[in-house]
Amino acid sequence: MIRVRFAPSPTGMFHVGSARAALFNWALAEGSGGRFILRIEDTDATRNRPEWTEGIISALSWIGINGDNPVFEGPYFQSAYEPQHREAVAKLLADGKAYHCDCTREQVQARTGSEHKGYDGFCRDRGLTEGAARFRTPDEGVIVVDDLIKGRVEFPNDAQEDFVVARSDGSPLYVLANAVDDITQRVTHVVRGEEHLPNAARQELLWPALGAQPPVWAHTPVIVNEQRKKLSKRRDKVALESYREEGYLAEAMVNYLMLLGWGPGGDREIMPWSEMVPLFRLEDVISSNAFFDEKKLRAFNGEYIRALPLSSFIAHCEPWLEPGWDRETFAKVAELAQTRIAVLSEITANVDFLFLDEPVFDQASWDKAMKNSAVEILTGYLARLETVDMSPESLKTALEEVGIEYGLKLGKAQAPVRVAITGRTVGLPLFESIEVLGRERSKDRLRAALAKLEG
RNA sequence: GCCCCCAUCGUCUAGUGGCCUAGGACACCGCCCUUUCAAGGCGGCGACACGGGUUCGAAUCCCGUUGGGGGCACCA
Repeated sequence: MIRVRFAPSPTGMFHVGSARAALFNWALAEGSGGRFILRIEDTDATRNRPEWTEGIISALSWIGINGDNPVFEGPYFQSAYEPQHREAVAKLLADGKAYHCDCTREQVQARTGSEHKGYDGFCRDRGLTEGAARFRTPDEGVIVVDDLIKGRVEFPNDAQEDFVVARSDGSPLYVLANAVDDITQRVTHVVRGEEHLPNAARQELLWPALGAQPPVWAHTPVIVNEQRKKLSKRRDKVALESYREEGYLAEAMVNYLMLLGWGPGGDREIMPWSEMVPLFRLEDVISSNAFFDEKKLRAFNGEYIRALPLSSFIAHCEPWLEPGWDRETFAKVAELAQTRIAVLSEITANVDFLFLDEPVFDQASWDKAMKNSAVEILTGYLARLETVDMSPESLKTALEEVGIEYGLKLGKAQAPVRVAITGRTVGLPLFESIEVLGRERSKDRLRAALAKLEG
C-alpha cells in the first residue's frame, strides 16, 4: 500500500506551493487506495504556535484534504517523536556511522580557507564523546537518487560533507528527524518540493544506515513569480488563505494548482477533482518550474462561479454581503451578477447600489457620463418614471423615447441614468436594476443627480 | 565558489523519431451579439534558446554553449 506524507512546518501562513505538494500527495494516495499522512514538523520552537497548526489543518480542509476521507491519517506531531530521534542518533553513533564533533564554524573555515568548502572531517577519528553528531559520508562514489519526476540524479560523494544530525545538546536536526519519522510511519513515497532534492541525497544515505530501504522519491518543480524566482512570502502573494478571502472557490484553486506542473492530457483543463484523481501519475509531472498566473486562476474561478447553481452562488456570496443588506432583494439580481464576477469579493460593487442610501460616488464615472445632454435625459426620464410601468421592457422603451428626443441612441442615453442610479459607469443591466430598486428610490436618485448637476 | 535541476507561443501546457503546416488553455487584438460591463459565438497574433552530432527522417535521442532556477546552517 502506498503511504505518502505531507510534512509542513507551522509558519504564519499556508503557502500555495505547499498546497500543490499536498494535493499531489493526496491524489496519489486517493487514487491508489493508499494513505495520506499529515505530520506537523514542529521541532523548531521559534516557529511553533498552536494557531499556525490550526491554520494548516483548516487550509488543507478547505481544499478537500481532511479526515472526512479515510485516506487521511494524522495529524502527527514531530515533537512527540523526539525520543525516537535521539535513539536513532545514539544508534548511528554506536555503530560508528556518526561521530561527535566540537568544531565551530569559524574553526572549520579557518582550516579549509573557504566558507564554501563545507566540513573537512576533522573530528572523524578524534573519538570525542561530546559535541554535535555528524553523519560519516562516503569519500568516493556517487549517491543515486532515483526520482519519479527528475529521473536518475547523481550526487558525487566528494562534494558531500559529513552533515550534522544532532546538535551539541543532543537535539535532532530536520534531515534526521524527517527520515526517522518517515521510516516509523512506513512512508513509501516522498513527494515534496524540488528544494528538498539535496536532502534526498543525504537521506538516501540515512535510511540504510537506520536499517530501512529508501522510499520512492518525487521532487516537484518550484512555483515561481514573474521574475522566475521561487514564490516567497516577502514579495509575493503566497498565502492560500488570502485567495480564499478574496473569493476564490476551493474547486477552482484545486483545479488550477493541479495544472501547475501536471495536466490530464488532451484538450481539457477544467476538470473536477474526482476525474483528475484516476488520471494523476507522478511520472507525468513536468520537471520545469511553473509560473503562478493569477490571471488564469481568475479565469478558472469565473468558470467555476458561472457553473454554480443559482442557489449555491447566492450562498457563496453571503460572506461578502453586509449584515443590513436585504437578502431577498439580493436574490433578485444574483443571476445577473453571476456572469459578471470572477472572484466573489467583486459581488459588492455590483449590488451595493441597491442597499446604500446613496450610490457610491466615483468622480471618473460621473465625469464620463454627466455631460452633453445629461440634464435633459435625466429630466425627461424622471418625468417618465412617474407613470411608466416598472417592467424592464417598459423602462427601456421609456428611456429610448427620451433618447430619441435628443438624438441619442440607448447606449448613450443610458449612461447618465446608470451613473445616477448605481454610481458607476458599468454594472448590472440597468432596467432590471431600476425595477428592483423601485420607482421612488429611482426617482430620488435622478433628482439627486440633477441637483448636483445644476448646483 | 561548489553540487543539483530545467529549457515548446508572453504564461500554463500537448507532444515520448515520421500523424507537426507544432494542438489546447489563459492573456492580448479584431468581429458578431448588445442598454453599460460581462457572459457567449467566430476569427487573429504568437513558440520548439543556440551550435554540433546520431538517423532516410528530430521539438522529440546524444554532446556542448547560453540562459533560468534550486540547494549549500548545530533552520525546516
